[in-house]
Amino acid sequence: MPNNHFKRGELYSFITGKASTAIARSLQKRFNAAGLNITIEQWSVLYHLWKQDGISQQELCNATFRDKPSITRLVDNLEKLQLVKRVPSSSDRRMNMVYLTRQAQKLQEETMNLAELTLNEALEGVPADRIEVCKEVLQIVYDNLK
Amino acid sequence: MPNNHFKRGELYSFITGKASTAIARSLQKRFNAAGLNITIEQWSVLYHLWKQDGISQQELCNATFRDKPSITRLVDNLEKLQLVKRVPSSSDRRMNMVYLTRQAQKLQEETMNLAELTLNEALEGVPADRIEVCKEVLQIVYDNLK
DNA sequence: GGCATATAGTTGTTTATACAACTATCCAAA
DNA sequence: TTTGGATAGTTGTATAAACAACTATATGCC
Repeated sequence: MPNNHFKRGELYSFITGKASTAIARSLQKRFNAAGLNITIEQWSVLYHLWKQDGISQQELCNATFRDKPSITRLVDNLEKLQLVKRVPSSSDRRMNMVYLTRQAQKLQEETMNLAELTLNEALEGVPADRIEVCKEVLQIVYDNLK
Repeated sequence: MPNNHFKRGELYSFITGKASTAIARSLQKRFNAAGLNITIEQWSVLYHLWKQDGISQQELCNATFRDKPSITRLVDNLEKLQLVKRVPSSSDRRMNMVYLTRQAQKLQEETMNLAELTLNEALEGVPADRIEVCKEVLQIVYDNLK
């Protein structure tokens, strides 16, 4: 017996991700307002490079949940913006290792603060334990489908 | 005192909406596997027309949380697929009312079943009360930012 | 009635995503 | 050592989103 049978009329927001769309748009506006000339998608790549610099494009695919062509083009655009640099791997000539530039390192502090600000605004009025439940449910959804 | 201060390293999934991306991709695959030649975005427009047929493009913007150019092009593509028809409003010549075709009406049952199936798979193992909390939190996020 | 302003929709441009097809390289088994 | 399959990355094409600029129509105010 499915314990989670979805009543019709309630599934729309779950599927279309209105909440995360709202968060991403809001953060993009903050980036623009701060004069930061990057997209949320570009930021999401930088995000993982800030955690670990010099990883391969394939590792960026896994980390950002994007396919290879998407990462190819995001890295293309980040390179044009001089925020990352592709360095051919010496051990495996199929791979590019992607490195942050000095300029990208400087973006971390400010953009992470804006992200935190945006999330705090988004979650205004939501008790911490409910946020925790929400995060856990979304993690299970991801694990169930990925 | 912010009760929802976000620990760094936890914000990524919330912002990028990995869960809803996973749901949308999964549903798209089911559509493709069933030979249904529509995108999730097109489906999301049909979804609202199934609830109320013959609404304006502006109303579709509000319902689907998209801007006007996005709806213009989605309706363009849906018209090419002969799933909707623009009908100029008689009372206000600026407006187009968008109507489902017979063909689109026939899609409702099957696609809604696939959507329900996808969500049940996504939420497998999640108790109903936790789903409820998650939905409420996401609704608040949307309301806080929209 | 005439004009300013708001609203509905379209078009142009850039960026991003999905999928298929492709090249180059690696690796392992015959 | 050759060969066949797997892996890393790129390119082509279609769809979609965000933003700005635009046209056409409506509305409210003098």
